[in-house]
Amino acid sequence: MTQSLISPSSPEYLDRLNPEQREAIETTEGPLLILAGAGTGKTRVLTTRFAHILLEGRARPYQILAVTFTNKAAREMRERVGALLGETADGLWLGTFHALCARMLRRHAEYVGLTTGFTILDTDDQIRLVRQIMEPFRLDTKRWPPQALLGVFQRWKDRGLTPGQVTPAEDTDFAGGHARKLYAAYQDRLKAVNACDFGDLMLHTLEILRTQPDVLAQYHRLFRYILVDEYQDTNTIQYLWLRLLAKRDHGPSNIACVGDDDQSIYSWRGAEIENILRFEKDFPGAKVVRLERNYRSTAQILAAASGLIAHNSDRLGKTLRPGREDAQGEKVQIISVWDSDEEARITAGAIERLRAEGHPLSQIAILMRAGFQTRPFEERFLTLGLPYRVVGGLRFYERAEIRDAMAYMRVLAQPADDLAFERIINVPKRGVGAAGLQKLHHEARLLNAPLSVGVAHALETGMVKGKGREALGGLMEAFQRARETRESEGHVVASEQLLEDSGYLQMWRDDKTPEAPGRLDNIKELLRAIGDFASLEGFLEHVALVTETEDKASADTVSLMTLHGAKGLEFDTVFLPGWEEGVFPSQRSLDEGGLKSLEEERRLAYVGITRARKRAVILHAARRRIYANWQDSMPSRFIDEIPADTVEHSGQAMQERRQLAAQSSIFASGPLTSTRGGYGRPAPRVTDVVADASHGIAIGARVFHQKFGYGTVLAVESDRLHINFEKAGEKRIMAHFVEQVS
DNA sequence: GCTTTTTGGGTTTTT
DNA sequence: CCCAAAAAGC
Repeated sequence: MTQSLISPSSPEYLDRLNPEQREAIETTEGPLLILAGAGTGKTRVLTTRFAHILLEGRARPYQILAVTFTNKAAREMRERVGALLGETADGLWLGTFHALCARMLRRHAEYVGLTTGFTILDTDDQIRLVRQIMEPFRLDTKRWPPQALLGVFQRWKDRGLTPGQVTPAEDTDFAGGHARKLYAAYQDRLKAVNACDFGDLMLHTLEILRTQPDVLAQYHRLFRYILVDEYQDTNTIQYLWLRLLAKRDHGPSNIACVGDDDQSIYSWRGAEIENILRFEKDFPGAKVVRLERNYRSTAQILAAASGLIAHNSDRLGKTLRPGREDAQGEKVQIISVWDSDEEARITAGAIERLRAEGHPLSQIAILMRAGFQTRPFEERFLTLGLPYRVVGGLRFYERAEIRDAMAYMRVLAQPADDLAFERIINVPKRGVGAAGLQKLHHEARLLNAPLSVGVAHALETGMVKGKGREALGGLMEAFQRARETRESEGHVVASEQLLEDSGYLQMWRDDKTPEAPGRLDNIKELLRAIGDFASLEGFLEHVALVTETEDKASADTVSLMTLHGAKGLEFDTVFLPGWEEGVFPSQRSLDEGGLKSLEEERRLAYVGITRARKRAVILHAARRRIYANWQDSMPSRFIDEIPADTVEHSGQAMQERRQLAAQSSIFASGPLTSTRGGYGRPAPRVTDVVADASHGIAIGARVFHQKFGYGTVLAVESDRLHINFEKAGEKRIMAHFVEQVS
């Protein structure tokens, strides 16, 4: 990439772009949809477009609204735009939907009953709050878990619905039809404590833009151009927000959205693929530019991925073409293995061989459907001493000790932050339990003051006695001293002092569990990070909006991550394990969302394959351990959907499996003879088996199992039997593992 | 109020 | 199987 400042008259930054990319950049006026397939230079187009608008003098930096989904994408765009312009651009409206909304909301908070210093709650706070509002309703928290209720609220918020806008018909049967009332109560409570949850950042901002024409007009004047990344992942409220800002009474909407309908994988989080599918209707006269030249992957990989995604029906239609003229590349390997342990063994072995050939480990990734699938790989890598890292596992700011420490900071910055105060009032133990807390809450409510004031009052009036009195007094003093220190020596010193004086650090020093030292390190890291910010408020805002910490220097390690986590990344070699029916596509997905979900799973598979630059290896196991017992599994339908001429099969397991299957009655009726490329088409699909339930074993039948002996069938779930064994107790067994006896 | 036992549930999770 | 959260016990 060119680093030097480019003069507008000779735009050499446009030189090495293909015609479609140029069109996407040079069409600055009017609505534009850029359909950018995987690896077609999307980020480059977006950032160059941003710079192009500035360099042509069409707008000042702050007049462009640029929206991304992740902080990472925002950071990257900021850096690359800065590089193109040869300067660091400040004051940009460039960020995630939530960060941009937070910025707007702080300016106009009073319109929705908040003050500019409102706190942004984390998920722990939200759950605690939901639990509080549920209490008077006396609901069974087993049947209606607070998390689930919060999920209902969130889905409403994703659709831009305030409590008043949720129609009675919308009110699900959740919580006995009380969900709407609970939602209203939750929102009231948030306002009462001057707080916002994540969804509120958007909901409140949308509300302000909807109801305050002058505010909206102000932003209309400000933003001349709007750029949106990952448009296929926008949900309804984000769409409404964008449309409000883009549509104006006079003049065209200079909104450019970049996205790929084939990479929409977040519908379960409220993303509406419809948003991208109907863009041209929403913005009449919109121009559509397709970026189809892929510069990332080999022709074989592209053909495999394209063939797979062609099985989806709801598509805008795009064909990835190889942008590079070099080698055709290797075929996509499909390896059949016996079980999940062999899968890990073979993968690790292949990686060791690649490593010996000089392949950097940092260019290898193992991408799976679900987080727990990393386990066998980790075990194998540990025994081999192969360096790896699990990406996106437990995140820094979600660790308990970090949230605790953050709560201390929040109270320091904002004594009225009751939820934060509540979190740490008894951490470390200060003898305040549920009952004591109740009393203190009551006291605060009588004074119509925050909880911390209630505590101070309770201490003065002698309400609290004994040990608790001493401990709580110490806590209040620690906060008092920290506030003084903050005045005199700044927020960094004050923060550390607070954690020390409150006894929080000592609590972990006294903790003898093996995790304690690591936790102390994390807290140290947190204190270090505070120093990067000019104020405590700035730090808190950052943490509230950013969940991950910046990637540390990328060591030479294999990356293990979920397919979702891999979106936007690329590697030379990609391993895709667990391509089995029920695992991928995930059974639960299929059960809940039917065909739509299947298509989303297929897009996920497409995302997985297109991460690979040179080599993609798909694996599937004949049986997999699920919780306690082994379960047989069939190859994923996606394997069959990849064009046969782009793949290469190997592995013994399927052959053995076929022999085994031939012996057992359940598979006997299946077409086991047809072969394709030396690879036997496996036994019929699980769904086929379900359809005919050919084992013919009924409830109450007496059966014999090689290992567990004799038992009685309690329940039949298609091909799985729930059996009460005389010696071994109750087990779930695949029907073909037992034989019926009389 | 705190610790232990039981039970129940178990995808994906950019913000 | 393995973890988290609720219920029971001290």
